[in-house]
Amino acid sequence: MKKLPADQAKTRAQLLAAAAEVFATHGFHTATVRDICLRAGANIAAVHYHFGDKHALYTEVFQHAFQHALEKYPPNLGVVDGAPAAERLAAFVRAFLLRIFAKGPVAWHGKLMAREMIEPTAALDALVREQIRPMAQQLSGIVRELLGRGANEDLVRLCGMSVVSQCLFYHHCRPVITRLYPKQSFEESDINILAAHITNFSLASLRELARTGKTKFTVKKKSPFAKITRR
Amino acid sequence: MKKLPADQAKTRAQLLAAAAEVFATHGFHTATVRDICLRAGANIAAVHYHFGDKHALYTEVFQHAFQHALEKYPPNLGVVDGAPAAERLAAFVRAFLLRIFAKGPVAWHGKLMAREMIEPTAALDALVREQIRPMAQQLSGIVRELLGRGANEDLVRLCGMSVVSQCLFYHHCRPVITRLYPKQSFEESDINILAAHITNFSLASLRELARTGKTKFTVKKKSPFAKITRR
DNA sequence: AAACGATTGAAACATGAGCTTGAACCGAGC
DNA sequence: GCTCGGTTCAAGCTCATGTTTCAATCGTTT
Repeated sequence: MKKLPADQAKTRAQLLAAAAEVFATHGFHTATVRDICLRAGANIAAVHYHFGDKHALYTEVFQHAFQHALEKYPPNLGVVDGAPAAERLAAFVRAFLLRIFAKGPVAWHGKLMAREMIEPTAALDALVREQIRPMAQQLSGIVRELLGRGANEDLVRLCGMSVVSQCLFYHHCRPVITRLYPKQSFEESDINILAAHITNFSLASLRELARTGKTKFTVKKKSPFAKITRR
Repeated sequence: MKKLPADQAKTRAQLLAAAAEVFATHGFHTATVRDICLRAGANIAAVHYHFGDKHALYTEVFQHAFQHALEKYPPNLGVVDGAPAAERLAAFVRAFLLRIFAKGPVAWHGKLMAREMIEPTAALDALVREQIRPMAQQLSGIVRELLGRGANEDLVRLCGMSVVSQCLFYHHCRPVITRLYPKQSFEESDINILAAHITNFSLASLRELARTGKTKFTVKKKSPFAKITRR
């Protein structure tokens, strides 16, 4: 390294930032290296020099973006582990929504993720292993506590997904929602309303399942018309 | 039309079918006209001749695919309007899941839709207006009935989305789910299990909300930390 | 001050894409 | 039988893109 390390880091960082935006906006294939370099104020050859090729650049961008978003809006949002499960659920939901509806650089991770859902790359495996699985286990812990002791693990898993699904929906289906309900916007005040609804809806369900004792389900796979049946 | 109309229709139909598959698999930009024509057994020029250009072909494919899927799995799945709301909800959920997890040609509409969520085209406006809005109203009717008289319309809308979100999640996040829970598969028996869970979870919530009288919510938008508050 | 080596720059290369072209084909009608 | 017009075909055109090349640059080291 002969030149100032700061200079090298600068070009690299600018490329990463520009690439995140361009990849998030246009997708991997439609994004052009020329566009990225133009925005980064770098030469076309810089991508090859610093990252090897376009795909290697994408991989770094994807991992970097997700990690950055998780740091800004951690899944517990400052609520301590000892807090009541309902509070921890509310924090989890609100953090999730704030994260995927963030503006600026933080927003890119959601768009990159959405594209990754359609065409997964090798980068997704590492992300699930290192970032998503811990979040899933954290949520499972909250749900398990709300369903009460003896709740079946399959049910815990399914209910966790029911919670997350509601959060992701507003992001994933935003084009349909805005066409269906033009009044719906996604400012922070709207996010708080959505978070409150999702928390309420989920808590109501978990409490009712716990109250009526429907927490010990078995998944029967073999029966032709399999249903979740009470044990 | 000098040649047999059947011949013209044949090339057109084969192009549409091939294009649906290729667009669903690769996305609009990555899909190539050459690939589509090869699969359709047609010449490259056929797309220009029959549809004008690549994008016009896509538009026709998208509308055609969604309509076809809705015909195969109608939202009521044969359950009559007079049936109990819980039954109608179960049918709606199961039809939704069967539709988006169908195999073969019916599956393409789900993938096209997922791509449309990331990069909406003009075709989406018409689809929401003509196909999705009626489904949303049908679901709202079911939810309204389950929440009981006097339920706030905002709450009905939000709960409807909570139901749909759970269905879409397994499709949209499949890459993460299969990495997180490798045992999860999506055969018809699995779909029935998921449908049963989503129905149970949603019914439990709607009943609890109705039971505890939390059905008259007002959405306060102005307050800095807006929440859904009981009236 | 000169040489070095990491970095950047401008241009070109190779490839693949959508689209166009003009001829060939082929059934139908005079 | 011959023309006509809708349809198909092979080839090529034009352009954008990822990648490569090699010289220029500039701080550092000797």
